[in-house]
Amino acid sequence: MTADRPLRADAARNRSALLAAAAEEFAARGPDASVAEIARRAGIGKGTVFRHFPTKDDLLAAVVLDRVDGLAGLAHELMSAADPGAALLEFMGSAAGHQRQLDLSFLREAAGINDRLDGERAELFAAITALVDRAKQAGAIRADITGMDVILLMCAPNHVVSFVPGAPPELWRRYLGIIFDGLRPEGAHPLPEPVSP
Amino acid sequence: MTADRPLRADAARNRSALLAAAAEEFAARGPDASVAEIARRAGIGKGTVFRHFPTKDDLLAAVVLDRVDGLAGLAHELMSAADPGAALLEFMGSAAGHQRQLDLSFLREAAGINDRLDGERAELFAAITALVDRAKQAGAIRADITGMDVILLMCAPNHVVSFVPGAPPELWRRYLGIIFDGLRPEGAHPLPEPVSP
DNA sequence: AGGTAAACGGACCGGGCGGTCAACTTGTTA
DNA sequence: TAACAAGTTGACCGCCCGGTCCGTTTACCT
Repeated sequence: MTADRPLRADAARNRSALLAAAAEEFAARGPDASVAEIARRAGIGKGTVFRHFPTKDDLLAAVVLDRVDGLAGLAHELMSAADPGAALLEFMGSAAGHQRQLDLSFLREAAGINDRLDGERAELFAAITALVDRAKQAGAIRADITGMDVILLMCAPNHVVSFVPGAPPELWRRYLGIIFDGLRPEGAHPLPEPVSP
Repeated sequence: MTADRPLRADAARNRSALLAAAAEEFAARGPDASVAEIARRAGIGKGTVFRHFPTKDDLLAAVVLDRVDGLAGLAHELMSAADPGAALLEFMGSAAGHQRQLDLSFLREAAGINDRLDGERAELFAAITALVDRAKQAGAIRADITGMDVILLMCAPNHVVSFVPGAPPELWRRYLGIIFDGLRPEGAHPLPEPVSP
């Protein structure tokens, strides 16, 4: 559709600086980070931000899209790992830890904003479900866990750690360890009724 | 210090309506809920809100304080329960579930705003730690779990469920079940290095 | 009943937000 | 190198927020 002739050199430079600044700022302040502050951090004018992305939501969607793509790629790679349980744990660790950038709330905030993002997100969810099914078949996690369970739980460590102000940067690993132990079949207790859709 | 003669009847009525409305609105929209909307829900003018609480933060602190008091009372009660493990589980369930009102983020937002709240919060934390220690001594949970771990994890179910739009109201129980299984000694794997302070 | 202080409420204020625009600068191309 | 389109920018707009203020209403006391 769009002719999309190449960006001018300075525009391309500004665009990537903008995306980097936005990723940092959104990670630090959440989705409510101000466009003006992002522009300042990127060293460009506020107007330039809106030239590259017509709306703040579009900028957020672009940042989230990067992350979703990365996670989907990792999920596909890990499908051929030797140990399905370890693969799932590594995936959840990457979701939680990678520069502790982006938690599930971003996926919620960005839903419905951008059609392409919605598609990629569905693909990511499918890849996660496949990873979970493989781990279940290998007996690495209990049989009553669904893909949605993992999607919901995978960023909880990150969220939980965000409450302790001077937290060591790897503290999320502790809570991922605890939560993942809860997914294991060894000491599993029956779960109460409702199942996530 | 304050003479504190009794409130006029209408003022007392408005105050309790305000607190109820604020609790609902903060629960629904988070700490960013607008004062105007809270006032509308309570059926009073915006000016009246600021007559009862000089600042929006003070209103938030009052709402959080109610919740903290309730939880601290429950924690003390449960110290004499027969089964220490079940007592801890019940406590975490109450923290997560009780009209799924208030998660840890409120405790963070409200920190440093109100001296009394800070004190009550410290007391709540101490009570939780005692509950955790008793469960540890009974062998109901693994020995490497701290009070802070439970504080951080206890509202994760609530948070996690908030991402699924049409969630059944009791879905949080599922995730509390998973997380609590991760606290149990039965299938525990060693946890990675950093410990929460 | 009537006087009074307490309580009420909504217009109003300053500030910060997302987003727009027109004047200005700059990379590109022939 | 000249000319033009693409890109940049910061002042500006409307909106909503927390918080203030003062004219009005209302519960209480005697």
